[in-house]
Amino acid sequence: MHPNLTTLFDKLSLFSNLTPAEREELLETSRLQDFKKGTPIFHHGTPVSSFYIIADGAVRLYRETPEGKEITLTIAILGDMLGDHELFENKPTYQAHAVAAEDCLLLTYNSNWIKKKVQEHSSLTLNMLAAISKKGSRSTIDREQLVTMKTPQRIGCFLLHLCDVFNLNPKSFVLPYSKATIASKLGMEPESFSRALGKLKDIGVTVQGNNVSIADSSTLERFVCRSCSTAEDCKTCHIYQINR
Amino acid sequence: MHPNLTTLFDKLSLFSNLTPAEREELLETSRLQDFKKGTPIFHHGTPVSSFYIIADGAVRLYRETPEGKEITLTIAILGDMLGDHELFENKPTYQAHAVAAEDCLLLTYNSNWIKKKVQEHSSLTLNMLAAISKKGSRSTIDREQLVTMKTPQRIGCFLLHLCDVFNLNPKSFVLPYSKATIASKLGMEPESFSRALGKLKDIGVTVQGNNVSIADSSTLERFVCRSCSTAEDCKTCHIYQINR
DNA sequence: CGGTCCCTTGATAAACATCAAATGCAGTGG
DNA sequence: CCACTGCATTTGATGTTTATCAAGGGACCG
Repeated sequence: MHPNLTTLFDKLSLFSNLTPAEREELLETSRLQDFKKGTPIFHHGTPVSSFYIIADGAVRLYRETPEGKEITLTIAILGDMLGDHELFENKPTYQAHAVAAEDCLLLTYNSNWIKKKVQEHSSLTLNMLAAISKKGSRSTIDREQLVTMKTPQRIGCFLLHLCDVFNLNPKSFVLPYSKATIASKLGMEPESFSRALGKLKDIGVTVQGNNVSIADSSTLERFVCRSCSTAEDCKTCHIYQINR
Repeated sequence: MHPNLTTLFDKLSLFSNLTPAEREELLETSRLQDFKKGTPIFHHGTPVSSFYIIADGAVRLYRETPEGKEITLTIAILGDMLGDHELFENKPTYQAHAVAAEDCLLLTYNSNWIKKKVQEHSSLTLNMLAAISKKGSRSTIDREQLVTMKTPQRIGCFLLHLCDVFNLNPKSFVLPYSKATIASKLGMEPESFSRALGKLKDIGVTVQGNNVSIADSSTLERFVCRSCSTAEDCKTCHIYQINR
């Protein structure tokens, strides 16, 4: 049932370009852990002990305001890390709740051990810096989109991104998470999400249940990416691309 | 005019806990550069050459959407880095515009040189990871606040944060940037900023020109932090604090 | 004194949250 | 197979918030 660890390692950019010895050491120390959908992985405020890398499935990270409103920070997927902020900013406790949004498979490590390895191995150092920096860039973009994009555009961007990341056929694919989860990730209410989907019909996006069909990706891109300042460097966006 | 480099280094967490030799090497390679208010430091799309650390003043980072809307990513101040994302994510060009929001003093380094040093020196490795991770956490919080907080609350949070960072007396201080700049940083229009300041009068925040007076910080905190999921771990917020 | 820049104020419209209720759908047990 | 229940989603009605457009101060500077 568990995939071959070696194959898995090849897919993780965090572990790319390691020396055989480094790779071997990490392979030996890796433990795989299963989490069923809905299971908590750690809680906000709990002492930090483990560092995780997602091998399969998805994890939702969220926090709660004193007023009781729940806010989804991100949905982490294959290759994403959990517990990295806490580890490198020396936080004694987890800074968010983590719950399996789908059935999950997680690589787990002792926090302090992985921190030591990052210090020791210079290739791992740069991989980790790239990974953490990328995470930060992503949340900067998310923040920006809340300011510049309207609800239907944010959904459109999410859908295009989805196809890109999971290598789905835009003409017909299935939403990997519940609509409420997606709405929360996009910082909107489920009602607004539902209504915004309606507005996307004009752009050629049909949704029935969890089945999505994007008639023409570039039409959707034209609608979405015109309001995004990163369009030129976004690998999901093809129409404004200048680099590559 | 330029402050003593040694004194400056003591204030930079990125350079803390270095061995005397490492510190010496960095000191020798540091160059100080002046930028007058309004001067561009680098442009979005320009090839990456330098890595900067702010020694004094403030730098506004922003991007533009294809539609022509300008979006402020952040205002960087003492100790903050510029060009780090580009460096560690191997971007060939700068990912944003950087312009001096106030008269600035910047430590500058060759990008590739600093990257090599981070690889070589394990103390610098962890400092850099902490710094970049913190930056990411900050933008996650900014994103969250766009969702959970109303305009006056975001301004209140900004003001409290300001007092904390610059060690200002809440009873009476001067805004370090123009109102338009602050509005943009907070993701709102100048008009909304102006109106929201009015609403803060009820909470005891008086603004005349650039002079701000917060009658009672804890009253303002009660108004602001109840909508923030990080209040418990936020060093600016005292009323919900559990850690320390 | 006229001009520019920055900010404020006013009026209006769009977008979104909220509250409430209806619908649909999956699983359960009769 | 069918009613029944619980949960997720949709739809409707309404109010709040904020962007937008337009015009009005007020300070500073030539």
